[in-house]
Order: sequence, then structure tokens, then C-alpha cells
Amino acid sequence: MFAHALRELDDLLPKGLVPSCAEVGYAKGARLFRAGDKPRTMFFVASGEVVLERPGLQGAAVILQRTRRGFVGEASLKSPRYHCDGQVVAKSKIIQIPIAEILQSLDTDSAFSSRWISMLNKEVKRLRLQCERLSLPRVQDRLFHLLETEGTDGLFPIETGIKSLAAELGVTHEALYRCIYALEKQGRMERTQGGLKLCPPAGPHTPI
Amino acid sequence: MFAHALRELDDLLPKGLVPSCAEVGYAKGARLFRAGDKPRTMFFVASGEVVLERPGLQGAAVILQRTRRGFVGEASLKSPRYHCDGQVVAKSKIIQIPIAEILQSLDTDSAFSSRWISMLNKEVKRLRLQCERLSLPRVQDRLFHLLETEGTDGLFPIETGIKSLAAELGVTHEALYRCIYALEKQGRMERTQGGLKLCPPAGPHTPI
DNA sequence: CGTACTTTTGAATCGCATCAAATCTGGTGG
DNA sequence: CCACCAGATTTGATGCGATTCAAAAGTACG
Repeated sequence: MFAHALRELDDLLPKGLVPSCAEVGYAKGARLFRAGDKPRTMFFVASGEVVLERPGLQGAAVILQRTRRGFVGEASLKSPRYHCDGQVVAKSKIIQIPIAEILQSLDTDSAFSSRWISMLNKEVKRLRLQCERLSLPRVQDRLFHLLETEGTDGLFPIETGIKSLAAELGVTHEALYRCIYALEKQGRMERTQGGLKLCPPAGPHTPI
Repeated sequence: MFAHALRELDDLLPKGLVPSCAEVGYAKGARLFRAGDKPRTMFFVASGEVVLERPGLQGAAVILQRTRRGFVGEASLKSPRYHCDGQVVAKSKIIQIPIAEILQSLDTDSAFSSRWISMLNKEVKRLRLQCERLSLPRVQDRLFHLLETEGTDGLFPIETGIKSLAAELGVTHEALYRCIYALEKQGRMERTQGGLKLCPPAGPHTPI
């Protein structure tokens, strides 16, 4: 059994697989794996932050994925070796699940296989939303898009602080702060206890 | 059997399922489905462009996904109803596959199930890359990221024109054009016949 | 040969990144 | 309990780069 926050893992994995999992703490700067390594365990970031990166042709590192919560590189589930490095960039707690056992369960447990597909479906959906969001040129539009798609009734909880939210929106925290302030002043948004709330647009002729 | 471009569908689907598929042409403006409809067929965009959208709280439509090639809303595979509209925004050819048959095959054909998972894995990988790309603030960085991650040896084919590429990068076509021009002038990139090519950085001390 | 679309170029404006720094916060050890 | 430190939050000033609007030139297609 994992902590409350990890209910999703509990619900996803077959009961028999849970005992094989381990929750490991990592310090900032640790490395989960290197390019070339053979994938043996699947990593699920419970808290903290992990990036997958590899050196680019232009010298600078190219970031392939940045995860603050969720699986890292499920796509390597069936790869013989990693094509990138897995770096821990903030103090993290990470659940490790043996890949061999996952693969075997996927083959033999069709209910698990079905849940796994559902999980991937949800992930695909979420990522597409995020892509559309990041395509919006202005911070304000990205924020509205976030609240409208990920919030519940225009209410969106901020778990990990504005800075982290800004990173998710692909903007600087300064820009996000100023955007929120401006929207508050216009009465289009409210900062509530640990969250953001959308105010209904006061349409000139809102029908009853 | 589908056209050459659709080899991937041929390879993915079980043989028995292919005859149930239909390739349908759509005009710009057609609607594939509405929010509330029950999903009955899966859509695979062979050419053209489809968007999934729904009205946002702020009035304007919120785009959930924009597809020029690939599945539209696989994530609705197991949903009882659509939560958005599927609109054809450019003359398109779309393959339709009955959902019931897919679900049945997934349950009974574990090899197909495995291929389906691999397909989703690839999609997740691709989407994560795109998210990272869109998080980069400057057009130039997005372009480099694209060439380094999706290109082969720094060579990237432009199939559908600069305008479409610009949309994929989340920038205006004007900005993209100017960016390419500037990089060419600096000798860091070349426009080749129907594609872009990265020039190796002339490091001050490149070892032989 | 005209029409629709893409490509290309220009000019003006605006929003965000960037750099800097003050304030606030929680946590740590003296 | 207080002094201190690391990190997050907040505010300010500046410049760059992208959007936006406009329009010319090129191109595919019926």
C-alpha cells in the first residue's frame, strides 16, 4: 500500500505486484539511469522532480521530459536500452516497479492490461491538452485554458506553489504572478485558500 | 489494405479488423461527432486536419486536440460519450474503425493488445517531447529542439509547408519564416529540397 | 487565366523574459 | 527563543522577440 497520494498506483497495479515495489528517496542531483543502461525498473515520481535529457547536436542538453508526478519513461517499457539520462533535479520520492513483472502481468492479466491502456489513454489526453495550452501565446490564455480544462467548476488547487505552476504553464513565475494580479484586479479571477477560482464573465446580456 | 502512408495502421490492427474499416473523405467544415454522442467508431486522420473542441467558460472555444495525422480521441475508446465536438477544419481523408471490434480484439488478442500499448507509448513519448518543445520561449530554440529530436542526423523533412510547421511549433508563420532566414544567414541551418538541415556547430576547437 | 492559398517582406505594438532586489516564509541550530 | 539561512513570493525597470496587421510576390489548380 502506498501513501494516500498514490491511490492511483494501488488501483492500477495487480495486487500481486505491489509487494515488489519500493519507495526510494533521492537527493537533488542523483541519477536514476544513463543512456545505454538496460531498463529494469519503472519509475513513478511521487514527489519532487525528474528530467529525462540527452546531449543535443548543438552542445546544450535537450530535455525530453520533465515530470513532477507520474511515470517517467513508460515508453521505455519495451526498449532494450535507455536513449537518455534520468536525472533527479529536486529532492524526490520515487516508486520503483520491476519491469519484468509488469510485462508478465500485461501478458497474462487482461484486466490489468485494460487498466494500463486506460492509464495511457488518460495520459495521452492530458498531454494533448497541455500541448494546446502551451500553444497559446499569452500567459492569460494559458491560465484560462488550465482552469477550464483541469479545474472543477473553475476552481483549481495550487498544490506546489506558483513557481511550479509557472513551469507547468511554460512561463516565468514573474509573468504568472503579474498575470494573476491583473486578472484579480479586473475581477475575472480570485485567489482562494491554496487555489485559483474563475469568476463567471459578466456578460452584458446574460440570459436567465 | 490502406495506402502506403497507412502502413502503420496495417501493422497495428489485427488482420480480421481491416475489412471493417472504411476510408471516408470529408470536406472542410464537416463534423465527425458532437459532445454527448456515443463513440462508435475510432477516427484515424490520414490527411487533412481535425480539431476537438468544446465551448469554454469564457465564451471562446477551447481546443482540446488538433490532429493532422493519427488517431483522434483514442482516449475516448472506453468513454460512454464524447465530451467535445470533432470538427473537420480542412479537406480530409479519415479511416474509420468500429470501436466495438477494437475493444473485443484488445480483450482476446493479447498480441494486438501489446501492439496497441506500444502505439500509445510512442504517442506519449511524442507528446512529451512536444510539450518540452513548446515550453521553450524562443522560436529558434523550438526549431532546434524539433530538428534534434524528430530529425534524422539534423535533417528534417517539411511535408506540409512552413505554415503547418509553424502551427506545430506554436508560433506564427511569419515568426518562423524570419527565424529560418536568420539562422540561414548565420550559417547554422540550411533549407534543402523540401526540408531543413542543421549545420554542425563550428566549435572553436572541434577535434578531428 | 483567374482564383485561392502559400510564401515572403515590412512596420508598429505589446507581452514576456531577464536581471535586480526587497519582503516574506519555514526550518535549523546556537 | 532568537538569529540565521534557503527558498518562495512580490515588485520594479529594461529590452528583445513575437504577435499583429498589411500587403506584395509566388504558386498550384480548375
